[in-house]
Amino acid sequence: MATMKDVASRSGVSVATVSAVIHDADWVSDSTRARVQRAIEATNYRPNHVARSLKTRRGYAIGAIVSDLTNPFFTEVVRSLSHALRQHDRSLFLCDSDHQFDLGATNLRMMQDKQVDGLIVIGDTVRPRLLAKFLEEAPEVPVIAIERAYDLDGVCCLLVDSEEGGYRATRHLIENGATRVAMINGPEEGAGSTTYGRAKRYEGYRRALNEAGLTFDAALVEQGTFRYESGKAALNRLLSLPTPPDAVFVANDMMALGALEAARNSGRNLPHDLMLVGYDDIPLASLTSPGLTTMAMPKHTLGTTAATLLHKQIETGRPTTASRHMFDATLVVRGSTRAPTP
Amino acid sequence: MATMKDVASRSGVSVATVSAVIHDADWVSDSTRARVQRAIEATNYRPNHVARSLKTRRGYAIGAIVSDLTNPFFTEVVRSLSHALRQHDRSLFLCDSDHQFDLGATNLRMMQDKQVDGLIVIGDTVRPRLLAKFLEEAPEVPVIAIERAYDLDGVCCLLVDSEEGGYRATRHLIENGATRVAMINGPEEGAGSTTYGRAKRYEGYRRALNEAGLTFDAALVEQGTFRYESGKAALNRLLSLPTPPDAVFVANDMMALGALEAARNSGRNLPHDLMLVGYDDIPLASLTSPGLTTMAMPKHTLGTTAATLLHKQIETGRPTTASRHMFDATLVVRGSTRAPTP
DNA sequence: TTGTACGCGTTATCAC
DNA sequence: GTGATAACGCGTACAA
Repeated sequence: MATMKDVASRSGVSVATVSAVIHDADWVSDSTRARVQRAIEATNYRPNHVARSLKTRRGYAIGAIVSDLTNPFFTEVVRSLSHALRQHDRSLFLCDSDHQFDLGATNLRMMQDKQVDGLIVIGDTVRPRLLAKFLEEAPEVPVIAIERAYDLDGVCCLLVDSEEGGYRATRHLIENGATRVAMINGPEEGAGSTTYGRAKRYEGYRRALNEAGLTFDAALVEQGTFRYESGKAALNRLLSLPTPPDAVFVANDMMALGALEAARNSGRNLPHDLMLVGYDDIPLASLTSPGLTTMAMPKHTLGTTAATLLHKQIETGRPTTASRHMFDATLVVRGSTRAPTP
Repeated sequence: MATMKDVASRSGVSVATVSAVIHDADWVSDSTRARVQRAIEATNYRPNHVARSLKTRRGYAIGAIVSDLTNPFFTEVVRSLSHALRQHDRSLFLCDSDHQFDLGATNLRMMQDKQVDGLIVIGDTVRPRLLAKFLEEAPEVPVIAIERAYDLDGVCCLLVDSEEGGYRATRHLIENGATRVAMINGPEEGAGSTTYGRAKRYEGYRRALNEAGLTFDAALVEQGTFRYESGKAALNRLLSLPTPPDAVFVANDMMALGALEAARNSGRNLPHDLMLVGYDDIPLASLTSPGLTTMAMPKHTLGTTAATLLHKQIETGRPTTASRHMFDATLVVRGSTRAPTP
């Protein structure tokens, strides 16, 4: 592997000049610049990123810790992230923490050791106190959180307005004639429980009921685990109520798909006998029949924004205060709430 | 941030001794070792991985290029990989190449620049010629491919015996009474086409037909794109044949789920009117009703083995010859081929 | 059993 | 415009 020295001697200049050429310094004469360029190509020289990092104290990589990569929402965020980072010529260190809080510490340390220039925390694995420690120990490194609201100076949270999302989802059901709207909520503890949207969706649901003058019935609120089976079970319970609901707002798509299955098994005809709205818009939501009406999370935007924001903060330095960016979920209407127009 | 020098002066020894303590050299006296340890803790010293890398020419990270992270099969492989690597104290550089062949070059170069200690190529994005160039330019770096058969010296391919898998899937259908077994195959070009299993599954299908004395009917073989919609469409075509099949072997689960949907829509009752076997065993396959019988890919094993193998090769040096490790897909029987026992 | 000194490939600061 | 040269933090002969 050719080094800068090789290029230098080959083109009869000093390493300083070669470095200058590489970094487009403005003071190099055109003739030497050309000579150096030629030498670079001839030797097939590539700068040694490690040496550069040692000197500049930058890793030119960013780290991402994701609580569960197999969650389709997260998968897409990571994918967008990967592509956005490539544009900025940065690489991505990925850690899946598998909802195990104890792994958070290990993962954070790993990121620190690798001298990442920025950190992205996706989901709910990393405990606030741990992150606070990271902020303290790596005061230069900007941190962005996705779908988790940290109240820590320096952390920038990318959130989706799930109160509004829950509201819109529920209102959509009411506008389509539902009068007894149930909700299958996310878990109050365990995996996914500390996610930003978890509590908010419920709040939006309540607001929509209120606004429409529908009385809230606690029996209509079920709690699931964000997983398929729990949605199926929850809907079965709802359907066996003395007065079952005529519509259900489900806090995420995986549970909604489970609910869809349960509805089918019960012989219900969607959307006539029962309407269903999910949350996330995972790829599969458009593929079932009927298709699943859902609140689409701006997955691509989240990934891309995280990359851009991080890039900016790496240049300008980490902000000293906490901040939040709110994004909207958009209603995607499919067959589970509205019959296809003929 | 404390450096080795700090630790050295604080404990009244030289940096060499500190280094020795860190690397568990056997010649350090217990007393000095203890003293150094204390100093390490007191100063909260952490070795600088970048400096170490510069010296040792190792990055202590491995790179993975995945052709499509949103493919549930790949997602799980990557997840297993991430966890296995943590055990080995290595970190993971991840690139999604999104089925774009041109990105392969960029990604490979990125990995090279980061001085990864090993490379894992998952899926079919990286062209053989490109990989050959990498092998040449980075002669130390072991390379492992998952589900793609490269015939390049030094590359170790982790494959699943899909001929056998296709055979077993088809035989399972025949054993359950099918006499007219169709197949929905993967694409012959484009995304996923150069995957190892693509052609093999078809071969296994043919072998099983042969062995059972069933005559092959070209009209019963459809070609899909590995995606949901294509499976749905393909099954619809099959069902509208003059003599439709009574069972279908589908080359992956996503298409099989599409086929399942089409079967339902046509009013077919599975498994009585029609049997279906998929391939991969993605999480969703167990969740539909009826559940999807499928050939389970050893996703976890693939990820873990890749990590272990790489680890070993990093120690012993990259093998000089090409090699293949074959794994088995296992039949998972669900409702789409066998009625639940009461 | 321990310390000294050099080099890894860059970047950055000067002096020319 | 250009070239020496000193860091960056660590590993490791080699000397003691």
